[in-house]
Amino acid sequence: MDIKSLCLGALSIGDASGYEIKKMFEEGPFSHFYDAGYGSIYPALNKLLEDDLVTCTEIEQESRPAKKVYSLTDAGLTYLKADLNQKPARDKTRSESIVMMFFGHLLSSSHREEILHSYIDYFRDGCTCLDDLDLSNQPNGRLFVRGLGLAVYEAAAKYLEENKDLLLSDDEERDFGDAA
Amino acid sequence: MDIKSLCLGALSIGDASGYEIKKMFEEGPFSHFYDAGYGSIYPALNKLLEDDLVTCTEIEQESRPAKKVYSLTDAGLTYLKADLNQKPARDKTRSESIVMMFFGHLLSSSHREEILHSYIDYFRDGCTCLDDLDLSNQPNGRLFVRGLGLAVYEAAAKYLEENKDLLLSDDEERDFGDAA
DNA sequence: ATAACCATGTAAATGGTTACATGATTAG
DNA sequence: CTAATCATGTAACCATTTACATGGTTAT
Repeated sequence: MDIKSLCLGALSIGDASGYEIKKMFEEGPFSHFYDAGYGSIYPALNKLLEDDLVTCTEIEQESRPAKKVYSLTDAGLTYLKADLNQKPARDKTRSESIVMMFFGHLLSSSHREEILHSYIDYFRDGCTCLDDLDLSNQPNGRLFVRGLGLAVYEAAAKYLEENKDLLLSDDEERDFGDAA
Repeated sequence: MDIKSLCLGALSIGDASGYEIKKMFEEGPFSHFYDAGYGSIYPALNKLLEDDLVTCTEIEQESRPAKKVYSLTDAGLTYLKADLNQKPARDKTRSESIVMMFFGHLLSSSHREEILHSYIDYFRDGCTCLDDLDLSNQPNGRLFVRGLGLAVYEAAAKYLEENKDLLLSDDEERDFGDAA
């Protein structure tokens, strides 16, 4: 599964432009489990167009640049379903914030504090984003997944708040006898 | 921050071979926030060696293949600290399981159930892994990060268990008027 | 016997990020 | 007047994954 499939998925919700799809990853319903930038979305849409998995209509707008709105074709939906029914790969996570907290004793205390607070904000903002989604009259999967995101973000924010002293109390240059 | 830095971090805990570093990502203390395979670890170690950020000693073993044990140099530790004191990039997550649950109404109900249960197992196993880590007499950052991982995994497993009916009740071919 | 574990590595391919390129409109 | 939003795209670069290559030992 790659960004092409995620674009097909996005279009299964409704017709959209590349710009609009990007927002689904940034602050929309995909924000907590996948991400993609323009540099991968636009090429993906062009490949999908070549393969007739989507169609494209250029729409002129008043006082806005024209936009290209993409729609899923029958072949596109078939392809998407087939991909969705495969065995999922393991989750891939990569958190530099956590790496830094893990090696907190190698950080300046100001940096350590900065990391921690930004990370709390990150989870709080994520919760707001998910709360603001309008999922009325949508399939249960979407509600379920939003709920999972909220549960995880809330648990993370709560843990960080409640245990922050543990991290901040690490002495900067204490020797733990590692690498001995 | 890339795998080179994570290898330096791993070696700041203690001398290790590429094989042993891999285990730190797989089932060790890094498992819930970063991952790497042999194909990235071995080349990373060789680059670090070229740059004198690590040294290498080949150790013969009885009835085991010889292993190359790497150690952090002073330059390596300096490099690691500098990297750790940068501004962290945003978290990157990529979960195919969640994608599939999000589009649950496009899945066969057996696949939907399979995804859900495997995902619960994944979090349970993750908890076991983190519980089994021996972090006695280690810097607080490592305890703190393990605790965060546990909090998040437990919250995820709990949510999935308690709300599974919401996901499983999605009708396979119901029409939600999307893409209209 | 068979699978899992120990142990290292490379080459090719994939896939994604970053920087670049452009430009009008609107809100503060 | 400045920043943000709307809107699309490419090219070069980078990092990582996958498949390949090898082979002995230990536990079931």
